[in-house]
Amino acid sequence: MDETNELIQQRMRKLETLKKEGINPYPNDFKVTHNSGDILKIYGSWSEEELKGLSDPFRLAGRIIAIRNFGKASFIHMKDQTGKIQAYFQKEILGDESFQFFKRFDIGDFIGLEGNLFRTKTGELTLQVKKFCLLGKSLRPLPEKWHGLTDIEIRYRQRYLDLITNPRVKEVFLMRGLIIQRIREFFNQRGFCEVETPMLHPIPGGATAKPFRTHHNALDMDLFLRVAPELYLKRLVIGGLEKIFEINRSFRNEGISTLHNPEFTMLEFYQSYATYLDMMEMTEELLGSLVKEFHGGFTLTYQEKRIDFTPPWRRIRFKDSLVEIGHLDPIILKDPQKAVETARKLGLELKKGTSHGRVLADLFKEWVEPHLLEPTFVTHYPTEISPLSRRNEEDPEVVDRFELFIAGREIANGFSELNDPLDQRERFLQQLKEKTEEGDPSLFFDEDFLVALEFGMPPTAGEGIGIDRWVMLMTDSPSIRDVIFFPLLRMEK
RNA sequence: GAGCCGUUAGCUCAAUCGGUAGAGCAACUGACUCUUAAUCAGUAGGUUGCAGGUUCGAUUCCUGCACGGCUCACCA
Repeated sequence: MDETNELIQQRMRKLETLKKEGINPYPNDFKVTHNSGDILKIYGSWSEEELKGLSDPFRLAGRIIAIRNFGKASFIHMKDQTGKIQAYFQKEILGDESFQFFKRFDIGDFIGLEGNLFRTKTGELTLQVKKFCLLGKSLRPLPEKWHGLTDIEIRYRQRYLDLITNPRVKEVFLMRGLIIQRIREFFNQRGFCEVETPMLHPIPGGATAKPFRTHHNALDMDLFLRVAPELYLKRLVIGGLEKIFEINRSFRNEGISTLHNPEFTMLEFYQSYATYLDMMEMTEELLGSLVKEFHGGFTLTYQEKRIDFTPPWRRIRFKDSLVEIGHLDPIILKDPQKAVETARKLGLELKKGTSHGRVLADLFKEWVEPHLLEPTFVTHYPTEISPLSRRNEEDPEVVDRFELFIAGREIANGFSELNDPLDQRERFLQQLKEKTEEGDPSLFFDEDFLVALEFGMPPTAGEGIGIDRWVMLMTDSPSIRDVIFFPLLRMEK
């Protein structure tokens, strides 16, 4: 916005005038006694007679979002965090000088009000203003009152304008906060301890995404923003913390899309002496209870699609899903060569290598994942694409792992943890080999973690849930940018 | 990184075939004591994202660039 803009200049002049008159345009001594949301909730149904019986004055503060002037009276709407309320200014009550002062207020200014409640002819609960003061002068015009702000770039870059203008946006973010609060309560009630582990990692691990690189000057040491907290949380499990969880940011240096932001929030939790089966049950309880609380039942609508969360949720083995849901020829499950042929025939590029497990994972991504609309646990993943999961007792080629899919996207990933240090070392080496063959230098060998594991880790199960994606589902948001206040954008010139 | 689409007043949007860039809200002046998208009368507000090109003339056609959106790629 141009500083020479006429509208801004006008308001700057108003500010100068206020200062010259000795009026502080930014005071901080107004004491608030009520907010609009509580007032409407408590007195919304009171009659005019009952309202007259109230003796205490109401002191509210907020931003003016609409002004309707008459010759000797004015209505405004004022907005605070809890909602908006109408206020009525009358020359007869306020006096000439005070009423003239009010007339100099602009839409966008913060105002403190004192008065009592009454009901207008149309029945709207309104504050009859007895006293008022300026609490903060606004120097820039707000977006238009009727159409609001729709320019998506301004909505992201100047989210405060989005929040002022579009009520739904505030609802979504307040709900996000509430969901995270409930998740904390869920784990606290079950005896889990919330922990915080480093975001600056000397060796990135726990996932193979490309990391952001940074540098510590005093130690002259390269560091990486974490791609996952997993390996540090497991160190805590080794240290004897049997039930822990962390809700925090991870960072992945990859593309941006409606499902991906370079920094995103993940919930990870670990429970010793539990298995991936226990994790699935706990997931049903956690997510199911959230749906129930916020949607009044076990169903919600996401992007016009009805999704039923009534437990138990469908469970299907990874390989079975390729045949039953992907309608692929069962021969690909036994014959790696046929799997490669099928993938190529279907137009997949197989950039990640042609090992059987990876090819099947590629086929899964393309032919199964988009069809998993109702909550579905896919289990028994191939061992070679699950380097941190415990092998299945009956079939060591698969692991005791699941991924939860809802609305055709991955929401959670959990497994019984691999606590055999020798097997873990082998898997890391195997992973390193694969990556080296592809010429990808982004993988590092975390010897320190293996040493920790060699001290002994109890049998444990763990899980990660993508909070942003879950909030998208809960708030019917089509893009991850709708649930992150400030999604990453390129810098403006 | 690729393809497609978009960018006009503070905001939301118009502008015919290439022919003087308009409206509503917001703002300013005036009228108005129950309005709520208040109403009425008037005024002002533009480097049409940026840089080139074609043309007598470009918001409009062409090229490049910037930013954004969607799709794809990337993301076990």
